[in-house]
Amino acid sequence: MITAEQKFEEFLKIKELKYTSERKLIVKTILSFHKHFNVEEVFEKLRKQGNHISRATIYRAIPLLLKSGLISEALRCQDKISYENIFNKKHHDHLLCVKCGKIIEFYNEKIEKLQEEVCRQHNFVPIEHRLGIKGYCEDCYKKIKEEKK
Amino acid sequence: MITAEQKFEEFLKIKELKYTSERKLIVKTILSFHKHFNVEEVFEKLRKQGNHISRATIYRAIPLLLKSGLISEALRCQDKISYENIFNKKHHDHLLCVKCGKIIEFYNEKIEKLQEEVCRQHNFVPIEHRLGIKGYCEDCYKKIKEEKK
DNA sequence: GTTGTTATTGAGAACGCATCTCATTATATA
DNA sequence: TATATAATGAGATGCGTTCTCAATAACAAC
Repeated sequence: MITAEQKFEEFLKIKELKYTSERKLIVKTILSFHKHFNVEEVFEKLRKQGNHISRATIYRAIPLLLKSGLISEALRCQDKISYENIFNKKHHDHLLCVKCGKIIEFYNEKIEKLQEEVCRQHNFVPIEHRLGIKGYCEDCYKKIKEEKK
Repeated sequence: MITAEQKFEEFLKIKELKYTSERKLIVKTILSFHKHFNVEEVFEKLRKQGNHISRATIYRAIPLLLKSGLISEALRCQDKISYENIFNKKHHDHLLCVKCGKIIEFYNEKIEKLQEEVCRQHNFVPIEHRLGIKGYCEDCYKKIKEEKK
């Protein structure tokens, strides 16, 4: 079983790029996020661990991590791009609560199949898709109903 | 039959906001776009018509146009937020060709229904959703296959 | 291990989209 | 017509992201 680190190292080797100590730390940190994260959060987490890595270096690592398949762009929350660790994880889509920011992940086989069908109908060859539903989570919807009383 | 202008005027009235000459021009310009547009394009089109309206005014009109249901946020192309005129138009989703940038619109009733079902399962109250599939359109895929030969 | 080539790094400047400030002006209502 | 208040324009500001460039580190060849 190949690890995420190995996958990234392999990717860099093929591209004739270097597996630097900074990149090792960035990968390690990104893997430590179980949910979504953005660049600032990676920067902060590294800093708290005593590893000061420049924001520029993190920003420069992002496209490599995307291309290597370790992470994917998830959602744009408050104008920040948010990513998620997708190594060895099943694809899923998102419900995003516009009030509290909570993200609920879901996977629906039927929706996936129907998307493939739509692509076939348009002779379109899909690479990736993103389905995001914005709305109110259970708790926030209750609160809104209370406020209106 | 209510027009887009009337709908916007009504919306502003309810909110006790003013239907200024600038807002009239902005609505008119936005309706003249048949495809997607961004703030800069609205600004430029107005300028070319001899109407100099401040970018700030256009930016300030956007949330009102969104809330009134005249436009919706579409896709993010090259970091600019892109909008589309949705007045009296049926909701649809997008296939985006990553090579030529072509956008194919589609609507699939079954996918819509399944999304509603997913929301119910999570006690989630949807406001809006966005489904974007990135890939290669028919022409571009043919070109890629040719290049590989 | 040493050397040479080349990618990478850090710090801050620069960039660009979007938002805010504030004095001036326009709108709607009485 | 008067009055209250929202809206406007121009430019400053904010903020996430990218760029610059000199110094450094990684890797391959020897």
